[in-house]
Amino acid sequence: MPRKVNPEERKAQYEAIKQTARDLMRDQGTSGLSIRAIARELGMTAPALYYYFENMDALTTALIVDGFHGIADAMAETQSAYASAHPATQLMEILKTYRRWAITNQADFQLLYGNPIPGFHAPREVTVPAVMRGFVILTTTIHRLLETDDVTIPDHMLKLPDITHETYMGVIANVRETTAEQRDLMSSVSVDALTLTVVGWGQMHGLIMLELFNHLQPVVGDADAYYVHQLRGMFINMGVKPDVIP
Amino acid sequence: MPRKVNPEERKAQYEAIKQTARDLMRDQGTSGLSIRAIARELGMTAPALYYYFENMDALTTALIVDGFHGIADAMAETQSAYASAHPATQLMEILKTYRRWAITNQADFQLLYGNPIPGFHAPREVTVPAVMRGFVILTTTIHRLLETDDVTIPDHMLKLPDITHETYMGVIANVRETTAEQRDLMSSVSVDALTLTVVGWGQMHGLIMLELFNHLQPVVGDADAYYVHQLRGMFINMGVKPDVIP
DNA sequence: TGTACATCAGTGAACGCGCGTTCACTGATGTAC
DNA sequence: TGTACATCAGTGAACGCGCGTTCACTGATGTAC
Repeated sequence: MPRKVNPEERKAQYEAIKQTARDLMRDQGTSGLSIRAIARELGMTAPALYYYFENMDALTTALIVDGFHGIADAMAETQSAYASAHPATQLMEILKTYRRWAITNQADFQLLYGNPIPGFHAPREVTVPAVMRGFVILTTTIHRLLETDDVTIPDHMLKLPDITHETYMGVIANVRETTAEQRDLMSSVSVDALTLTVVGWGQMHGLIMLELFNHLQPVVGDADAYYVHQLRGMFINMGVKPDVIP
Repeated sequence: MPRKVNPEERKAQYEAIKQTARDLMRDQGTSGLSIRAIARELGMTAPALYYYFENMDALTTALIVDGFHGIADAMAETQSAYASAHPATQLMEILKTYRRWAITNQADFQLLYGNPIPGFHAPREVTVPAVMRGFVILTTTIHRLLETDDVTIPDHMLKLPDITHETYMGVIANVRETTAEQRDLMSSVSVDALTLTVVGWGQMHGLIMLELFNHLQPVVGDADAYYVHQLRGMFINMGVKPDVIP
């Protein structure tokens, strides 16, 4: 008796809604997102969208999860494209991909990492595994890099006074919410790799946020070149031998 | 014939409006700001605020300018409090003050450096001089530090490939919009000091933004200690002699 | 093979909300004469 | 010293707007018999 519906068309419409939402964010900022605006853009009426998303929050959550997976996909692609390169090269390319994704998908990146939307928190059980995918990619690549003989980490990089252990535990606590696969990967990795991931990610991500909100450009001519320069400087400061730094 | 009005009461009400706006931002986020909400909070009607601010944009601009001056005031205070200390100590304390202001005045900091408000741009002629005040404080302190014999800047910190000159010009272009006093200060300062200001500010500011948007805490136990650790690491990487680093 | 019917995807009207801004107004107050 | 009056600070009603969400509905469509 139940009618068999075409799941492809339904899926296509579902994706079209999200894509229109992304387009709107690009033009109007993340606060320009609204069910009515999306419907208008699609030539539909607003209530129709409720057939695809329970409410506004569900749509936002879907966009956020998509975003985290989008970054992770891009990073994973770069990781395998440079699988046979020196880990230093591989790591640098992955970090360049991270920035490229952020610049290309500015609005999504703002949604993920910009001002929190008041009264809205994406459910952790669905976002954390997505976030951790990118984190795991970085950590395992750094782990590979440390297994070469081309790195001598200076003491001051590792001795995070009073917080080494907490850092580690904090990450582990997050990993516990991720997939078993990710958990395995992370538990086989050294504390040093974990520490460098946090430090490295923090520095580069911070730089990207500045660029995205246009606070870097007035003070730096070419943000592209500046990013690469800072990336290279970070490698040197982390004790990577200069001749393996691309 | 014109009635002489009490300018103090008027000023007090003007400040009360801005303070209520700040309180609202703290509770509701920057997007919770609205003329009607402020008026409600003050027990007035919305149109009354138009006696003090031409419109919403004028109020936002006033809050932004206040914010930049607030940071600069705090930094200047620390600068003079540590005027007789070693420049390395002074610089570190100023950067700690920068972060403390950001944490204490989260909402204001978000307004200054967070997601741009769609359709609103604060007029540059009024914001740039306010921003530059903080920048000048950092640069002159770094200049003092470089005049000691306690710093040997590694080459890779300075050789910003392809962009050294542009960086310098970019900053100068901004300075041109500032006061004559600031311009004098900046022109007497070395390119090295300028470069280290940009690099140092970028690293620390980036870290603060991550903390403010709650992306650092899941991965770092104690954000306070982490900031100081990164600060110290940056000093070492910039070639400051370890024994003058506090 | 024909038909009754459940389901699906979407419409259109309506709800109550908060917003920025305008406008005509009012009562208090200080000043000019 | 008394009074007319300009100004000031603020009120209250109203405007049009876009928003999320609900609800009763409709026409198309595929399936069961």
